[in-house]
Amino acid sequence: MIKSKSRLTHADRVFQYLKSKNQPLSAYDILEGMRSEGVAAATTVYRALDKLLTIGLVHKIESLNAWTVCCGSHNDKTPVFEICNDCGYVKEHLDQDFTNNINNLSKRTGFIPDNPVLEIHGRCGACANN
Amino acid sequence: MIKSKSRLTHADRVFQYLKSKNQPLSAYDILEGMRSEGVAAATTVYRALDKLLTIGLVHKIESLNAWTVCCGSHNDKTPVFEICNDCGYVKEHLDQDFTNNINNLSKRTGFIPDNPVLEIHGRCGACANN
DNA sequence: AAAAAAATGCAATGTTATAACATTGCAATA
DNA sequence: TATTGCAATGTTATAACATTGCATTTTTTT
Repeated sequence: MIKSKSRLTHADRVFQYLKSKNQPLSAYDILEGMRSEGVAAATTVYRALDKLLTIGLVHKIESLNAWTVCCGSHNDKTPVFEICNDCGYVKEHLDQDFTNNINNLSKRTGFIPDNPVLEIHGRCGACANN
Repeated sequence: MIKSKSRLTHADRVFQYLKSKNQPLSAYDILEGMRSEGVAAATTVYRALDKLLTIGLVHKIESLNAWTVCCGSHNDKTPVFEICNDCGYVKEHLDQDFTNNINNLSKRTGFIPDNPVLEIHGRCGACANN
């Protein structure tokens, strides 16, 4: 899964689980959902998420305290999340304009960006037309 | 302070305190710092912050779980924060380009933005040149 | 097989945030 | 003056999110 390893770790399982749910989950949601798969402690979940984050397979949605699988390869574009306050819909976009703006701001201010957190709360199309 | 009111509330005091510190503080930092001023419980701090947030006098930095005073009037521009991972420096910018990006994305996707969270972590100029 | 490294469990604790309910002070009105 | 209403505050408990330290087990390497 993550590497060519013989053994499946909880990091692998957490990734699969998160992917299967199609929505951001809190670490404790993951813990509850995976007890039957032998994940027993919050620590284990956080360690797994930490690894997946480092590898780039998941993102943390800071404003939700929740975790979600990465949509794919970023190709130097920064991820932007749309988050519907009504239905919980969350969509990751890779947007060149935002990426450019971060770099422009950096040129102006001398601040070297490293990890942008771009999370737009609002209402998704469906909910806006309810 | 907040309104033409006779009486000073904890919301007023929290705002003054936060302003005097020139950096984002957690709710519990505020609580500790303000015990001598008669603020006794986390609840009180959160209630004060909630009011200040509603009025628009403070922002919450989601990726820090911390609170900071607003830099001034936004004039429909969305705030963007630069956050130095080394020294804790946090700077609010009002950037038209980011605001435009959000609106452009909205036009493409049908998502109606409401509360954008734009927090760029990295290294400030000073720390980058350390 | 032995040693080393990696993964996991577990309990305790720390941190952030809210819920539920009681009390106080002040202003408006009766 | 007495009553009422309301916003602010206090108090207590708990929920939700996250980390630490140490012991144990599993896997990999030698």
